Amino acid sequence: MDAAFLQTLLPADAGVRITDVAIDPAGVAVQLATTADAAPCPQCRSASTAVHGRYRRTLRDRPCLGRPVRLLVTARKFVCRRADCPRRVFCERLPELTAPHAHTTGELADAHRHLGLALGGEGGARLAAELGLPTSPDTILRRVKDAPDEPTPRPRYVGVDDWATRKGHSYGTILIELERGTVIDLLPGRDGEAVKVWLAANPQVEVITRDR
DNA sequence: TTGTCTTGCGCAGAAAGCCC
DNA sequence: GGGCTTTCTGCGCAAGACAA
Repeated sequence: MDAAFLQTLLPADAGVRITDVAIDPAGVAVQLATTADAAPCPQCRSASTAVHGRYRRTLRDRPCLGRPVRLLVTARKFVCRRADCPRRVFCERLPELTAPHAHTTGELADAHRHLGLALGGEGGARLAAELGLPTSPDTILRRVKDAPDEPTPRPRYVGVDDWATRKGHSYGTILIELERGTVIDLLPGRDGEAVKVWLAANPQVEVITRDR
């Protein structure tokens, strides 16, 4: 596969260039090198050009032509020159490519998150394996939980039901927004007192139904 | 009984610090 | 700047709980 062609598939501001591409029994291995002259210290944000050393990162990415893709990144460590910064040495970040400590690219993490939102943990993991981006149900669920919360409009139509944290022992009250079918709150107890307080704080509610 | 989610734990790899 | 060690974090496995 042509490295120059593959370079066009990377975001222009990814901060890396492809140095080699190889196909082996494990899939496609893409060698990457970082390109920035300086990197900001994650602690004090001051830029440093003092390279301390290099290290290798391996990132799993979305498959190419049905083959698993590994990004083998040669990243650098920098020295933070600020005397008042507690961080002495830091690794350069690749925010357009991946998160700190991550083992996968942001693209692959997004794909896993979408599968989790659509199918849940187990189902998402099964389809992910079929699509060539295998992972565990745990990781699918983590991706969904880590996703930023979208702002929700204040509910107008609400369903009220009870639910058990431990059957026969302790119960609570669950509130469902009927327009979107999503859980909006969990309240302690099921005697109606907590619901009364919640409704007082949400005067925009127009319709309440029993059960979900 | 089956399928799914939650929780806890351990391993592997990334990041940081230190020495030369 | 290289190499090693330590610490931190992501990820997967296993067990248990729960709902259908």
